[in-house]
Amino acid sequence: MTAALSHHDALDFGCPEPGAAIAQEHEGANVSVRDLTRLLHIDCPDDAWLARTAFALRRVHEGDALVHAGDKFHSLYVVRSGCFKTVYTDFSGSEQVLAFPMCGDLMGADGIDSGHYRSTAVSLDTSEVVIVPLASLSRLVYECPSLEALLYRVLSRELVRVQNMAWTLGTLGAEGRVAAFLLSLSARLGALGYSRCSFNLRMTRQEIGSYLGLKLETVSRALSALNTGGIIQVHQRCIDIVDADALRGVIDPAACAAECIAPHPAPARSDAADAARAKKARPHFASGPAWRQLAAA
Amino acid sequence: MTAALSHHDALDFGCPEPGAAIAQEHEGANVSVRDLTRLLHIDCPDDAWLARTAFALRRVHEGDALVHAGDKFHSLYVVRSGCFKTVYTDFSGSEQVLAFPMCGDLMGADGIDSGHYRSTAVSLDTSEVVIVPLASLSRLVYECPSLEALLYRVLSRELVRVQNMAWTLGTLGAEGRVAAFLLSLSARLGALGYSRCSFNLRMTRQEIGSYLGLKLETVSRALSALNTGGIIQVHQRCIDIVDADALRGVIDPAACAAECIAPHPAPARSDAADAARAKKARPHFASGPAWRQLAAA
DNA sequence: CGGTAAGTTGAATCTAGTCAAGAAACGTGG
DNA sequence: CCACGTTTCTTGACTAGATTCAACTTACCG
Repeated sequence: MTAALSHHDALDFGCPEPGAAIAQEHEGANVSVRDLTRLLHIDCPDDAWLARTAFALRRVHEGDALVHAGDKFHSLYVVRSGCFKTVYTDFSGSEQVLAFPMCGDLMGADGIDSGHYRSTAVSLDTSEVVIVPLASLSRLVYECPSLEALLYRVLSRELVRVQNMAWTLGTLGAEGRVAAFLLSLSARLGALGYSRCSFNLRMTRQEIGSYLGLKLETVSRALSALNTGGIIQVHQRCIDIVDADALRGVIDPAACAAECIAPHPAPARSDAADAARAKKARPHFASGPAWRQLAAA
Repeated sequence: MTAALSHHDALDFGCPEPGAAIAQEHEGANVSVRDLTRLLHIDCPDDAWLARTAFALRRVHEGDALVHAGDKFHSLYVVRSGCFKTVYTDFSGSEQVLAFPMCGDLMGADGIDSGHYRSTAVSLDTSEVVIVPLASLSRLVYECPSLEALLYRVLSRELVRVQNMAWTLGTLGAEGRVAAFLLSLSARLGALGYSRCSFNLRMTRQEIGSYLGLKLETVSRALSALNTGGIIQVHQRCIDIVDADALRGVIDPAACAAECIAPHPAPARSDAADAARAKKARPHFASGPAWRQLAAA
């Protein structure tokens, strides 16, 4: 069902493990805790509870909303197949896409604190999500304490993702943002077992622009520029990354964001930070001597 | 100690409850679970464990770093007094301020998933933080399950904050960003019991600019413009908000971000979203009929 | 085959960045 | 207490980059 939709099988997003031994046809099919931890790429040491089937699935068709901003919060959702956009709509009508959750990504966490979802999640595809009611999860954690870290880690991961987004929006120009977007998508698809260098987009230029704080024309121009530069090849929504290193170079001259973008970057501490660790007088800003040379490299 | 630093006592950030019955002089003084929940503005129904003293304090002097990006993660930190900046340093040298945590705010959550802090936290002030080792918290949650939601909620809150930041960076121009920044600061200080309309900044123009994705000159110009417009009064780092509604108006013509910025906005679902709930064909974008009229109001 | 949505491209405008100079505040030591 | 250097802030003129408006092309879906 999920598999045979498009003429470009290899390029489509979808579920990474076709034969995952879970019924996926009918709404309400159940997902075990083990499936959930696998989906989230978080391993739990305690095997005892993992086989327990606990969570329901829900299918969402293209264009349908999974949750609406303002709805009362009760469940988290983990994407099992397909692709979403989460949209923040301030009530004067302007919208911004906050994320494009894909397989393994969490949705709905912004509703935990206030008790109401803050963004609307719309499917860009026929998608399936695992429904994780927070109450069920709490009960489960009570029974199996080694699962406690699960939600902490997933929330932390989400936080890092949004922080990276803030960095992208605050630091990069149009081409850099688009390059970062493509690299991020490439890495995520790669992690799911798809091609890192050839994929097609599920979202419009306008949605990309909204996500990146740009207008659709600017996105189009940036893609065209990268195309002309021989770094990528663009045919409508079909993207081929010809030179990934050059793409990284667009983000910042030399070095940089290789791991700012990837899901699980290296923990390396920068030498620059070490150099600037002279205390007092707030040396953490206005340093600016070291990177102009690096930029030339 | 903490109180008598400046000539402008009423305007300074600091601890909101002067006589909180906790030793605050010496490093290592302990903080009870109840204190922590109060600090975070999260109430726990289960009173039994709340009096238990569990967490240590740490004092950080101005300019000193609490944690460095790349350091191994073990503890979360909750600001008890003072003000920090959290800085993301990509190793080509360029930095971005991700947040200005103040009393009651969480730091370090970006390290939970990867096991390493992702940003450096530098004190802008002589500050005190509550040290919350994640292991201790887990143990505590095991003993008192009603505390489980505590970290979930705090993490969710942090997520919402960063999402709002992403919205600000992606949507607003320079003046709007500065206005949003001032309103946010005003609301946070107000919630701590300080004046909402008169305060002085703990950070430089460059730090504000880095936070807002602007250059320091642009921040200065935006402040000057708001000053000239009679909306605020600026004298160096001393800010007086003359017309808060006008400030909100700067963010978006009419309505809007009053509660996009405030810590705990109303859960109201927008009428526009209701109107656009016609399914299929992804009506969630390019709607654009309703808000031009609203903008005139 | 035609209508609509999506994408591309160009020219003009406007916003924020850059470069640079100067003013105000702060800290230090004489 | 004042002179000094340093940092921070302000302001101006110019430039680069993104938005806007518009025309046009291309895909997509009955």
